[in-house]
Amino acid sequence: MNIRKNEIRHLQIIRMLPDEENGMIISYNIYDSMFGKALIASTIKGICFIAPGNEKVMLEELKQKYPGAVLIKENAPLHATALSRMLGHDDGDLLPLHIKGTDFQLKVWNALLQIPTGEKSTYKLIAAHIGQPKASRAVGTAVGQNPVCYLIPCHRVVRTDQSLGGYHWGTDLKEKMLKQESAL
DNA sequence: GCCACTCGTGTAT
DNA sequence: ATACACGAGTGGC
Repeated sequence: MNIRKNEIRHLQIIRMLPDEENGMIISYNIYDSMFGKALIASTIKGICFIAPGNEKVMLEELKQKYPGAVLIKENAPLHATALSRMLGHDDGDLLPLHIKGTDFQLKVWNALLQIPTGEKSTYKLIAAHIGQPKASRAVGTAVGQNPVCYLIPCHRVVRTDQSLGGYHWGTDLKEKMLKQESAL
């Protein structure tokens, strides 16, 4: 494996402005990842959504996340870049993530990008890191709203007592991801 | 294991 | 604008 510790530094979150979504074209398709099928979606500016699992279910989630956008099933160069990154090949390119979220959510998701591969953090530590030490519960909710599975490594956040905590796409998958990363 | 506390967010008022 | 219910949590008992 050639995943490097600093791979995550090559991800850049670009905030989608409130009115930007309406009429925006989102290209999406289904790909094979190391954890099975995954839906990868992008705008012209960056990756806006990645989720594993059943195509219909994930497409519904995509629609719900960006209700004002126009969805087109087609390949896009960014999809290949994202998939490559997921498989552990860091070409050094900056991969833009173009996503919608509140101030709080963006803070949390940016914090997740700083957790190195193979390491873990906790909801409480994330809360402290963004300057709201009592908001660990709210952090949990925000982490669960992560629109970009794996590349924004929400699977690396566990409870303070080191128990697994929840996972939007199933705790089994969370466990698999952590196990694989700890073995690198 | 149960419970109070916590706080951002969505939905309803 | 205001009220309320709900979570991928935490700490005390």
